[in-house]
Amino acid sequence: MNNNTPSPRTITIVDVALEANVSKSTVSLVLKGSPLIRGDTTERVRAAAAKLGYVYNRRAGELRGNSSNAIGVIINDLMNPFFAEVLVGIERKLVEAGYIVLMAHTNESVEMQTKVLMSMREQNAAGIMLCPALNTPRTLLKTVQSWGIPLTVFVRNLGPGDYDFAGSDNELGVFLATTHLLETGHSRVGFLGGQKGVVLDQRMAGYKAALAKKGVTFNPDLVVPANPNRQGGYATMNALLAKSLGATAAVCYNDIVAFGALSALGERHLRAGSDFALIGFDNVLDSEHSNPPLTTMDIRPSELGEQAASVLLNRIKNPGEKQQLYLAKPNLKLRQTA
Amino acid sequence: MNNNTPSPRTITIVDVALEANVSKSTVSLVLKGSPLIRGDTTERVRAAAAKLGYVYNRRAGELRGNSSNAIGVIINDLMNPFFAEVLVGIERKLVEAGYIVLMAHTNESVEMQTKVLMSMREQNAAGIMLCPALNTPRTLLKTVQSWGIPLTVFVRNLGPGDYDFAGSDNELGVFLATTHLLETGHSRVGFLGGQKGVVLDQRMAGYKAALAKKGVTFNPDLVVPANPNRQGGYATMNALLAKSLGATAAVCYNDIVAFGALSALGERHLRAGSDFALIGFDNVLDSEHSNPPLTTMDIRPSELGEQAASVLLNRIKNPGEKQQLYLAKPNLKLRQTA
DNA sequence: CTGAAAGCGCTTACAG
DNA sequence: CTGAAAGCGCTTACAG
Repeated sequence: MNNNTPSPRTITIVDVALEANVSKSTVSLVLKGSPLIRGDTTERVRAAAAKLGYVYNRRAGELRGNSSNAIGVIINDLMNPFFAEVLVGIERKLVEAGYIVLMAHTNESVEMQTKVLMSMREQNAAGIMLCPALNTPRTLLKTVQSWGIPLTVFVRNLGPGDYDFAGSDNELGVFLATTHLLETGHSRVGFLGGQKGVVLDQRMAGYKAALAKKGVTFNPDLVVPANPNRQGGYATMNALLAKSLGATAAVCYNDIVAFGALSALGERHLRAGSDFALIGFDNVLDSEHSNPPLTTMDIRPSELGEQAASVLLNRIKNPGEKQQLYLAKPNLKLRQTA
Repeated sequence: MNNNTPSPRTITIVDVALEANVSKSTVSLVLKGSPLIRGDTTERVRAAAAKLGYVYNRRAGELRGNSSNAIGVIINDLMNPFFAEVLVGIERKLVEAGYIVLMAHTNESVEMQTKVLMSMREQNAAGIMLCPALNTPRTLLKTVQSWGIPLTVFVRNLGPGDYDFAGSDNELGVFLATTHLLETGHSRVGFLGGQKGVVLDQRMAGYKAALAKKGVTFNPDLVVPANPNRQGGYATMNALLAKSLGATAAVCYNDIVAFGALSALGERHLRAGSDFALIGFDNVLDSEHSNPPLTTMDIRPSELGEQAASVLLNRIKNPGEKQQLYLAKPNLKLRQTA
């Protein structure tokens, strides 16, 4: 005695046609809002459909030739609020454009990624948005492209090549952050968190470039890698402090690493900002009310998501258009930690 | 010169049948792993499919009678890490069971919710998981049930009725939290954040029950409502302190409210734990490394998601089974703020 | 402006 | 164990 009051038989356009006294082609036409049909006929058909409780059968439509309205979105790490915010932006834009999202979470597993990709292909997705799992082979790009499904890669690129991409200028962002720290009197600036991947390479490049530009020599001991999460950030700050290198500031791989670092600092009764300068990356919502509020590089995560979705939407409309690139320019968001 | 190298013609089971020298029924049978087909035939068909690059057309299959493998999941507030964690749990379980998730984010909009629900119906979703937007009319339940689509409601219930639900024991959780504060020497315990909805009602009930049991009279001035986010938590703590009521502790509507409160405390150079006791609700990942680490009521968010998904999966398998209920028992997770 | 017909790619009885 | 046939609900030319 639950759910399921299955309708005796499913209502189709022929039922509606019968009720409205027209042919089923006519029903199909009014359903898609064709201007070929006279106003009163349209009315009659709509009324009949409503009366019978007709529900459009999208699979049948797609089978006959209509394109799908589902778009696949592949995320790796929804536990990171940055990706949650990006996803919200993507979803908003896509739904606004009349699509529905097929969401998958890979947890950095390349096999899982392959699996969901194939599943989305079977579903006949109208497009795919992919944030590639770490260690994704570049060949994946050609594979998906060969399927003929419009693709846009976001956040992590897959190396050089002819594909649409939306992300942020990581090198510039960390360059700016590091420079700010150097210019506000810190000479020993660490780099905390991150383990591998393009994004880390880009951010490290920005760190080194800023150092070089200010004439301070790069000290590998000041960079301490860790998984890009809170735990990693916590460990990383403790490790840096334990080295007694005289570091007074650090830029973090991303905001959640910074949050972990904040926690480690607090444990030692050190206050970020006055006792140790810290800059994050992303400007997730949480950073506005962390303790203390985090200075970070703002790349407007949900806007990034919307832009990435726009890129895909545009590709779907104009398959032949040239490569599209969106790179969010990071802005230093000064709060209390630096 | 991008994407799209559309295959000249799409490969169907008849192509595979031709290649393998069998009929298309046979191909269909091996595809679904029917034991009716001999081993060598199966091999031959599989090889032919692989050779031709055949892709199963799920819509066609569904049209002919197979059930859909897409399940709709409706979330309201992905910006709250609690929901992100729940979603991850749901997704994991569903994918594991061979489904794919149609995800929608309503942002607490009842209209948006209706829209995506109808969209999921058109998509022929095999089931729907709904965390209802605030102010969702109870009638929605009957509507969805009349569609004959298995439904499970999660986190926020829709009042009494015969429907599957997965959530947490909110009253018990806050009862436990409040009691702990009362028993550790605090007599003026506030309740921070939350604006409306069943969940708030339940949590407030727990707060009042704990007070009553300890014989302390309820003081409405000690409860300060606010949107259930970091901003709200921040405002809420400032407001409570401004009232100078002598409050020395508070239980928060949820973890992110507590994070905001932590930020407000930090700003006044007060340390949660020693200077003011605070307990959150949810035990989101972030709470382990907040500054300081948050004492909270653990309801294991991602497990809650998995359980909710299991409920739906079970309903799909056994449409006639009686109502299923899952209520996570909250456990006090002692860290440093209380 | 509207109707009759074919067909999208699959699965399901039904024969053999 | 395998083949021939019908049909799922729709859309798209094609006539009228």
